[in-house]
Amino acid sequence: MLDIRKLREDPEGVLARLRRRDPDLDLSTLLSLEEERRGLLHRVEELRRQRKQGSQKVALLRAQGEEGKAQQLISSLKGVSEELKELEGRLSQLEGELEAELLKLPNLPHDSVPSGPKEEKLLLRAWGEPQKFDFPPKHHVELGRDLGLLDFQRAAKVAGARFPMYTGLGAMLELALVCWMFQLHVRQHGYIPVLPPILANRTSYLVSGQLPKFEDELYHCEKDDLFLNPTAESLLVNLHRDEVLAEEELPLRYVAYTPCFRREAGTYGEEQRGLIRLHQFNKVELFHFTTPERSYQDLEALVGHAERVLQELGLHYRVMLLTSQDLAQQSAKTVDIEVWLPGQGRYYEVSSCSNCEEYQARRGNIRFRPAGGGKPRFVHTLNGSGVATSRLFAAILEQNQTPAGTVVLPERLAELLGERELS
RNA sequence: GGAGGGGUGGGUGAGCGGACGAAACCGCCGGUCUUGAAAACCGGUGAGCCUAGUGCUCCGUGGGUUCGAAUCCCACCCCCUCCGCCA
Repeated sequence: MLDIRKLREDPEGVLARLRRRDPDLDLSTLLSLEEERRGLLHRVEELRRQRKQGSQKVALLRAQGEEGKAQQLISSLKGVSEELKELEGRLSQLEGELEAELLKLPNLPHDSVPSGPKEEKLLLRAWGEPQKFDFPPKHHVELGRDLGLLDFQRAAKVAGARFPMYTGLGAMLELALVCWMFQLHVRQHGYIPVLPPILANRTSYLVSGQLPKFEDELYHCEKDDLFLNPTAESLLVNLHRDEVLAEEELPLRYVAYTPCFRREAGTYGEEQRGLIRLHQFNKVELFHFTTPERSYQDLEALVGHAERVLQELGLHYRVMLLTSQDLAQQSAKTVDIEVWLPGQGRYYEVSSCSNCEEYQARRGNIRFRPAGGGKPRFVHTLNGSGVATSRLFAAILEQNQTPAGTVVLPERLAELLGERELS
C-alpha cells in the first residue's frame, strides 16, 4: 500500500512512477475520494469537539446542582449527536471506498529498475555454461517417466491435470532437496527455520498483496474462508503483523518450507508439460524483515543465498533484473534466477527475489523502533525462493542426463540420496 | 463441537458511565551518585491523523443505548483452561 500523503502531495510524481508499470493507470477516482474525505473529516471533527465539550459541561453543571441548565444543554446536544451520526456514517463509507482503491495500487518501482515490457529484462550475470550434449537431450518428462521418478498419469487420476506425483527415487530426491536447502539456509546463512500453516486467512493475503486483486489464483476453502498457500511469502510476512520490532533485532531472516498451491488459470503451451507449471509444488522460501537503510544491500545477499543452492548442485543458471512492467504488485525491485533446461532449450525461473520496501509493512502495520529511540518506522520486507523444487528437479534431470538415458547425480545429492545414478 | 475464563500502551496488568489516553510495575531514554559499572534515587516515556488546535481518533472487531462508553447491551473474531472427538 502506498502512503496516501505521498499521493496527495505529489500526485503527478507518483502517477509517473506508477505508469512505468502500467501505462493505463489512473489515480483520479482515488484523488477525488481523498479530497471529499478530508472535507467531511473536517466537519466531523468540529462536531465531535462540540459534543465532547458539551458533555463535559453537563457533568460540571450537575456537580454544581444546576439540573435545569444541564437538561437544556442535553437537548441541544441531541441535535449535534444526530447530525454527527449521519456524517460519520458517510465518512466511514468514504474511507472504505478509499481503502479499497488504495489496496489495488501496486508498489512504486525502484529507480534502478529499467522501464519497459517483460521481454526487456536485463541479464545481470550467468554462472556456468550450458552443457554440450552429443545427443539430443531429453525432456524431464521422458526422463522422469522412463526412470520411474514421476508419474503424471496417476497423479491426474488422483487430483487432475498438472499435479505432481513423485515416485521411487524421485520421491526420495524431492524430499532430500527440500531438506538439504532448508538446512543450507539455516546452518550456513543464519536463517530462522519455520514450518508455517499452509492455510491462511483473508487478512494475511491482504497484507502480502495477494488480495484483493488476485483472488482467482488462490484455492479457497469457502466454509472456513481460508486460502491455500500459494507462496510462503504470504505467510511469513504476517509473522510480525501489528508488531513493533526493535532495530537491534533486525534484520530478521526466516526460511520456510511449504507446498504451494496455485490455480494457474489461463496458462498455455509448453509450460503445460511436466514440472514447469503445476497446481502444487514445493518451495523453500527466504524472507527478511529489515531496515530501509540496508534493504537493497540485503536484497543482494538474498539473491546470493538462492544462487548458492544452484552453485552447490553445479547447475548452470543466469540472473535477470526484471523490468518495471514485469514486477509483482508488491515489489519495488525483483531479481530472478533462471536455471537452464537443456531438454527444452530455454531458461526457467527457479527463484524470484524482491524488495517490497514498505508496501507490505504498511498493509500489515509492521514497524521497528529506531536504535536511538524515536517514533516507530515501517520495516522493509524482502522475499525470495531458495528455491522452488519442481523446476530444480527438472533441471537436475535434464542437465545431468547421459546418452544412455540415465541421470548422474551431482556429488552433493549423491551423498544425500545415497545413490550416484538414477537408472 | 460443549462449558467456563479472558482480550487494555513496547511488556505484565489495574480501571467497569463524566478531567481516563488510561494507575502501578517492568522495559526504554535522560539526570544525580561513582574512577567506571551495577544498585539506589529523581525526571521523562503509547500510536495515528491534519484542519496544527486548551483539535480529533484509537482499550479485540462491528453494531446499539446515552448529552457522554475502556466501562452498559447485542453479534462476531481470537486466546487460555476443562470435557468430547481425532492423526
